[in-house]
Amino acid sequence: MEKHFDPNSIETKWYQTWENKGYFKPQNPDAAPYSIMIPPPNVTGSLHMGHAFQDTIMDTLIRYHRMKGDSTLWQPGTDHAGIATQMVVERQLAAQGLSRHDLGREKFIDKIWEWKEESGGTITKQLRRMGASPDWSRERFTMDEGLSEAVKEVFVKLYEEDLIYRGKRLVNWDPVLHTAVSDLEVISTEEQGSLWHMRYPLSDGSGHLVVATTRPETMLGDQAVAVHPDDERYQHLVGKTITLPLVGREIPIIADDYVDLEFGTGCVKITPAHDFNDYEMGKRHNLPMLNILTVDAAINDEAPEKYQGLDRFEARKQIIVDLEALELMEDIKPHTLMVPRGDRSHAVIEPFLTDQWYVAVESLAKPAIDAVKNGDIEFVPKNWENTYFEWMNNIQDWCISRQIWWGHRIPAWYDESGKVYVGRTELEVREKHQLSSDVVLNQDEDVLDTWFSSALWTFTTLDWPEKTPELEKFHPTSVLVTGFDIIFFWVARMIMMGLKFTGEVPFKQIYVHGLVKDGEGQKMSKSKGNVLDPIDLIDGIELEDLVKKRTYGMMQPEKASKIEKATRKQFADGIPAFGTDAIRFTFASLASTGRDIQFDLNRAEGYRNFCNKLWNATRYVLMNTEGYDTGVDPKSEIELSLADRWIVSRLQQVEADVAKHFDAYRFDLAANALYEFTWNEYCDWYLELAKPILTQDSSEAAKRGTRKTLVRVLETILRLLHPITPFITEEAWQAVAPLAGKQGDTIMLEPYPEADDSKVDQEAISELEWVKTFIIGVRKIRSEMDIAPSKALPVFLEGLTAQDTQWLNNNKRYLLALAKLASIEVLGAANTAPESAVALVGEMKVLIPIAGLIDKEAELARLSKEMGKLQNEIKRLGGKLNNAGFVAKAPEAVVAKEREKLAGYQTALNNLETQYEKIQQI
RNA sequence: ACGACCGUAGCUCAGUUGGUUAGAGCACUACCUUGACAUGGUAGGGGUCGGUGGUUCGAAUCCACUCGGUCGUACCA
Repeated sequence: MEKHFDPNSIETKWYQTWENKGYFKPQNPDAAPYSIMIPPPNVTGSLHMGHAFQDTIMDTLIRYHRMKGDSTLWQPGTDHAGIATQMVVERQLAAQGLSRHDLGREKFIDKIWEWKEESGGTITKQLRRMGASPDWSRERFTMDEGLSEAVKEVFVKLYEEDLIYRGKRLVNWDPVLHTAVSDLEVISTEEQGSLWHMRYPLSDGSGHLVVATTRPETMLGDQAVAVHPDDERYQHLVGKTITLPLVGREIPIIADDYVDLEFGTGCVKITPAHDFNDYEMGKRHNLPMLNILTVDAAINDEAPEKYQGLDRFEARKQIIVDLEALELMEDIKPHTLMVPRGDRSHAVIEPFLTDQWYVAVESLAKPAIDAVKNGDIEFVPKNWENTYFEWMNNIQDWCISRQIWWGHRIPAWYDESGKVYVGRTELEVREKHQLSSDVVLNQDEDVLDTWFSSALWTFTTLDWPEKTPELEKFHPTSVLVTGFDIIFFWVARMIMMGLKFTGEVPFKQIYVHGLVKDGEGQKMSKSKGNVLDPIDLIDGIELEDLVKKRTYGMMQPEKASKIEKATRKQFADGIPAFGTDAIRFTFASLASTGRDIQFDLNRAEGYRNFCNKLWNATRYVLMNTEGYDTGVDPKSEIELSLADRWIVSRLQQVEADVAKHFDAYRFDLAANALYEFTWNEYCDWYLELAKPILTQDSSEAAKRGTRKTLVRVLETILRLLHPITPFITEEAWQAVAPLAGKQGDTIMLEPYPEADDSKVDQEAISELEWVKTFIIGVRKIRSEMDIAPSKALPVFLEGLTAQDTQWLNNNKRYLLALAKLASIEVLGAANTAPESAVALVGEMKVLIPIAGLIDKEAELARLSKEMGKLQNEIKRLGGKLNNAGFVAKAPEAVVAKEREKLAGYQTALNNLETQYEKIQQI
């Protein structure tokens, strides 16, 4: 292996090999299936950090299960993302001074397909750089022919069951995009506005009413004034009429208990065609639905001529002026209100009366709720179930038609009288309804909501409605990995559609991860200019390029200079290249349950260092094993040292922990367990303990045993780490595996390590703990007494138990080497120790003669610090054990443990006290 | 307004049914270029676990209230 770890050079090499050899396809056809459908990214550009995080989690799960031997499928694909993608391409056209209407529908859609190819290409390239291992041969797009057929099939079936219907209703209308949007696509935020108090004169001239409104311009469409039936102020007026100012229409005063007596004046103007509540009231009272707006939200010709053609906000100004002139504006009060805006266009959404297609969701929602209630589908973490139920219990019919061009055209045709026919094709419609060829049919111009096709994703990607073997095998999928932000948009609808059309849940578990935020905890967004491209963390990026990238093609160019400044400050030196493995490890280590993650570059740096550490450890192992006998031949004689038996024991425990954590979706704990074992145990202790055996005069069997352990434990570590860090582990494994007696072509398809309890040697663990305590004790004195690390020290031992004596004899070479000792001498009863600093190993004292090495005061200070700690503990434990309640009520084992601890501390304290006095007397 | 989640070292985060002296990484201090690694080694400093009250022999952990933050849902024209 190369001396320096260079992620870039190994990543592309291995990815191509894996893909070319078909390792990503499901292996082991007879094994249990494991499948994940990728949440299809929108073809609106490129993947962001959220995707990278999500994809890391999925790939880790997929690689883990693939290695476990499951027949594993990761299904890739992308989403056409109707409105979002259409907007991207429209913006591109706008830059050339063109609109989609200049091109016409067909040409415009061709343009989007071109863009789809480009964006889709970027996305799949990014996924490859991330090391993702989906079965690329099965890649799908929501507007593929097959998926489009399935969409029609679903639409027709739902229509035939009366679960899809068409109706004129009030919808959320986006006046910029000229389309209806669903409730979910409307984001309401608090904005400052006013509450206008307007006088409406009674038609009989006996006075006036005052209505309060936040939207004066809608008065042009007013059909009534409503008061509460119990409102004594107005009761006598109910049934009378007022004459609508500026318009002259006579409209009734009605009573409805929807009206809040306390709010405003207690009189509400009712505009059934422009407000959802008024719409309901209008239906209750049979009021006319008068639409006064155009699709652009300008005033239409139902209004007095003066206002026609004015934008709604212009009209508002004019109406206010006109009412003031007529002295009908009684008051204007500042008022905060919730303003609904489109999540894509950010335009103020208008309730608008149009013909739209709807899915009647009530009957679909019931089984979907039950599936989660009865445990067929499980949310991880569980608390998201509340959110799910809350929405599902109040679910509204789903408006699925969109007045845009990019998407699945609604499979409905109209004849000249406007009669609608639904079918898979025009031909089918004609046959079914026996329409002769001279009947002119026009297909509905609208397309379906993007989420309609993504709701079918788990089974249409497996070629439903065809009954393919893949559908049979991989559906229901094992787990859905997704963000909480699309539980309603997507997850809930997949459950409803999955149950309806396959009779199965679409997935058994839903792993809900958090949002990726920047280092300051801010949500990453293009407009904030704090987005990071995962590829830039992998390859690194110069400051100038990063600035350019962040400020290019902004929707609000005025923000550019601010973003540039912030970027220059935060990344003064650009971003260094961390490599894919380090980035993946960072994501894994931050993937705690459900909480948002703040992406911290410092952590990425730490994990890059971890990769480097692993790289160098591998080089060291190879140095000591390549060309040597590593005990591959089962007949060769092997002698295992304490360190060998210890590291193998610890390895079993780590294997068990990692499996447990992966199975519980605790990637952070799995990553930490592996980090800690690899660095703190394997590198820091085991490699050091192996050195004396390999370099000193040991038996060939002992050396062989250590070489075998070195290489086999490393080989196992590589397999354990592979789901998280695929590249470095493959590169290292290729070199290490043969020395460990492994023959496979790739680590990807090797079995995932499993713990073997019979290999856990508790004795070895205890004994090695003793060795470590001994060594650490000496190192502490060395450091605190300022003794040069290079100076070999003589030590004397006192107060050895039989166990100490045995372990000492076993492990002298470790102690000498790792504590850098010149000699170890056990003091007999007759001998007295010279003046020494002391470290305690249980009851045994390790004495380091201080003559000429240490100063008295420093040692006294060190001892009193140690003694202070012990005294505190003894006091605390003494109090606890003197508490009658504790002794009486706590479990016996707990009490015994505390007693034991107290005794231990007491002995240690006594030893230190003796030592303290001795030193003092010098 | 309701609901969910969060608040632990300067920073980013662990802490599984209450029971070692509350842990890790980064940052910090000191010493060390020792033959895998200075992207390193060894040792060290640093937290009364947001606050108050309660339950308990025992609370970072359970309960109540409270403060602060994030998000979601529903909102009165």
